[in-house]
This record gives sequence, structure tokens and C-alpha cells, in this order.
Amino acid sequence: MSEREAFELTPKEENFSRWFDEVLFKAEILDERYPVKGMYVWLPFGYELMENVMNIMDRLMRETGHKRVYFPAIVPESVLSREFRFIKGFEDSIYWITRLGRRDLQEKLALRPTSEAIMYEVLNRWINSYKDLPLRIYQVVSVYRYETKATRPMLRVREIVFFKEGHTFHASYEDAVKQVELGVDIYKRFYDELLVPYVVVKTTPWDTFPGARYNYDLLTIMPDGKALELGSVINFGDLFAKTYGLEYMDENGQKKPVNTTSFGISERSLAALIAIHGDDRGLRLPPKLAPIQVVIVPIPTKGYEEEIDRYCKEIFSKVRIKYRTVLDDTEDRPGYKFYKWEMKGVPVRIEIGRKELEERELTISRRDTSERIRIAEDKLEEELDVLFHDIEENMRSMAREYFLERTYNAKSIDEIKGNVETKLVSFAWCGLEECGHEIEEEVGYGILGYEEDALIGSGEKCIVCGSEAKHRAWIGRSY
RNA sequence: GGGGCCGUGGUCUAGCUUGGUAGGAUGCCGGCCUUGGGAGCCGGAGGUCCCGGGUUCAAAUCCCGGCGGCCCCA
Repeated sequence: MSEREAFELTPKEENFSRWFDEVLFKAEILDERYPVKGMYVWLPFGYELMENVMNIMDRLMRETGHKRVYFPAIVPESVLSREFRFIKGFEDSIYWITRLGRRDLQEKLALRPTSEAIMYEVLNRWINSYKDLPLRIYQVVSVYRYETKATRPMLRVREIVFFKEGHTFHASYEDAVKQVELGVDIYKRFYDELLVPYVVVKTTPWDTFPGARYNYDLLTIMPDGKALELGSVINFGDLFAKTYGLEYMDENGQKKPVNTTSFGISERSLAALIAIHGDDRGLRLPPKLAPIQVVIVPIPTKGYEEEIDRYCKEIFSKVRIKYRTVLDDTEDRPGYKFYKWEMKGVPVRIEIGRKELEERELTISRRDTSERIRIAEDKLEEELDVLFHDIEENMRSMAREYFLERTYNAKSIDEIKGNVETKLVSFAWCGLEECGHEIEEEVGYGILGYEEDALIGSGEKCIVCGSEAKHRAWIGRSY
């Protein structure tokens, strides 16, 4: 942290990484001064914001028939280790409990890196018959992964605090396929509400988790041009179920392996929202998510203090009925308060001074455009509804524009090379593994995924081999 | 994964080379005056100099180890 002033930020365009750290701290989202690397304290304002984000997800999950559960954070090694065969080095990324008090443990315990293993173990007892299927559950828990040296607040962490993981269980593979489509759809609706732009891709076979049949990712682009994985939807088919002996009895009395899927998102969703919408004054929050939607700032004038105070309270009592509202009647000067609440991303500010008092007309300033307007007091309620709708639509179109600015559709490998350092680049791909590898080799970055069958019938040619292109693939730097 | 730089009241930092009273700004508390984009003045509180060990009469300063942070490269 290099800035001295409480409400001043390193310009986002100059150094995104520094801007991001500063805004998290100065907007009171996270306290980064926790003495364990890769772990951070969530402050009240940040927690409330994240709760609002998670409430949207919770609603979407309930609407689509997923039931919330809780499985413990501690998993025995014998259960978890069956998963090790899928990922090389997986064991090294796990936090192990090896002692209880002064005694060494006979069997090590792990802090869950994800919950598939323990869930499948337990679900063996829940699932007996085809009548028990499909089963859709999810939980919001912390997961622990000792991964990278290069930790970053909210982006690359060792404790993912808000991990929403859905797990589903199906009789047929076809049902699992449909479930994955539903999972992708849930995530699309989620990010649409967050006003975060994304692209849905299927990961390449050589970059897909070995225990999975296939895997869809939602990707977005951060202001530094790097891709961020926003969510993942995995179809395991019966691979995982076979590992854990998860079977059901079908209509004919035959035992069959269960088909399973999982899908997860985390606080990275909020990281993307903050990174994409924030500016050099701080957060810019979508009205639906902002912990504080309206702030009222009194502008006292000598001799009118009491009248202005009374008027502010009157307006406050009206506005708070419908919107999460704060009346900032602290002793600070108005200008100071403007900067403070702009840092926190409050979408609408109402300024009330002598002028407003006498004219019965309020001054309203919107965070998304910095525009100031006057609204007659008796029209306030209806005008606020219109204004909030307008802010949301404006932020949505800003997000769309942002996404277009940072993507590039390349027609050749040279064009990829010329843009890949600053943008996410898409290109036409035939789908052959050797063409994919050649591009990765040439460009020096991995293919992040591809929009499946997006180019069938388009007439576009694979930029490597020149044959008919099937997919629009994406390549770039990533987190 | 490899290399480099760094850690001093809440925050930003001076002091470290050449060992000897930890200084400033900002923030915080009280008061006065004020309030339309970070006011000013007066008074006050606030420190394990990241942690542990070593060298020394004496360590923020020198040495070793650890923890934490940042940057570059893979």
C-alpha cells in the first residue's frame, strides 16, 4: 500500500494489481493484514456485500431444486486419498492435521480442498434405488488449498471463504448432461445479475480434470487483460462414482454406477465485479448488490443547522422504506463524505442543504456517471425507482463495452501473438488436438477453452490447418 | 518452481551505509471555529522498530533462521 490518503487510489489503468489491493482495503472489504499467507479478514462492509452476492446464488439454487446441506470441514485421509490418482501433486496442496494435542494421529485428517470425496462416501448410504435420484445438493463453505506462492487477495487465496459447491447425482448419463446445461444456465443468470460479462467455454480434453468427462468454465477478463475463471461445471459421468463405489439399483434390480456432476463458484465472482466496475474513486456497485444503496449527506449552513437536520431525517425516513439507506450526520465536512461513500460504491447520494430545503427539491448524484440531477421532493420515490433502473442498465452496457474492448478475434497465429499480452483472443479452430497444441506452442499460453460448435456452418477456417472450423477457441494469460 | 527487493504508532514514511535519546506527515481523542468536493488553529493519546536467536558495554541499525509482503522470470 503506497497511498497515504484514505480515499485515494493508484490509477486502475496504471497498475491494476495495486489498485485492486488498495480498493479492497480502503473500501473496507478485506483486511489483508492477517498473519497467514493467502488468508484475509472479511470486514463488515465486505461481508455484507458478499452476502448479497451469495443470496442471489442461494435463490437461483433453490429455484432450480437444489437443497442446501452442510458437510464437515475435516476429511480422513483414507476417504480423500482415492481422489489422488486423478491429480498429480494433489496431496501436496492439502492442509493436513497430523496431531491432536500432543499425540500424533494414526490416520491423518485433511481440511477439505473440495467436498466430492466425503460427500460420495456418505451418499452411499443415502442412495439405494433409482427412486432416490436425481439428488441435487449444495453447500457454501470454506475450502483450503495450499497452492500458489503468488497469492492475491480474493483472487488467489489459500482459504476460499465463500465456496458454493453444487453436487448432483443421476441415474443416466443423459440426465447428468442436462444437469450440466442447467448448471451453466444458473451461472449465466447469476453473472447477468452481477453485471459481470463472461464467455462460456468447454475446456480442452488435455486441460480437463482427469476424473471428468468434460467441463464448462465461465471466463471473464480482468482489467490487466488476464482471464479469470468465474465458475466451473463438471460432468464426471460415472468415473467418480466408480472410484467411490456409488451405485443404485435400477428398475430391473440391476446395480449401476451413479452419474454425477459438480459445479462451483467463489468470492472470485465478487472480485470480478469489483475489478470490472470500479474506477479511480473506488467501488461502483450495482444497486441490487450494494449494502448501502442511498446515502444522504447534509450540507449545513450557519443558522440553518437544525432545519436542515430535520429535513434530512424526514427524507431519510421516507427513502429507507424501500432502499438500504444511510444518513451520514457525522461531524465531517461534506466533501470528505462524498469521497468516503464514493469509495464504498454507494450508487445514489442525496445532498441536502439550504437550497434543497427552501426549494423542496433534492440534489441527487449518481455513482456510475458522477452526474448530478435535481428531483422535486414529492416525486422522489418514483424518480428513485427510475434512476436505479437506469443505473443498472448503464452499468450493464458499460460491462458489455468493457468486454468488447478487451477481446480480439484473431485471423492468424501472428494476430494472436500481437494481442495476447493485453487481451483475450479468440480464433477459429477445427477441434483437432494437434492444431490446438501447435497454437499453444507458438503463442506460449494455453487454450482456455472453446465455444463448442460456435462456428459450424459459418464458413470460417481453422487458423492452423485451414480446414473447416468448428469451434471458437479462446487463448490468453490467466490467473 | 528460480531470483531480487522489503518489513518502524491505525496508515505512509525518516533514521540503517558509519551501532549510542525512535522523528515527521496523516489518522485518532478533546476544544474552538466551520461546512455546496479531502478546512484551519490549540491541546492530547498512541511504539513488541515483524518474530526468534547471535555478536556487542550497547542493536531499529550488523549476522543467522523463521514469518509476512512486493517485483521479475518460469
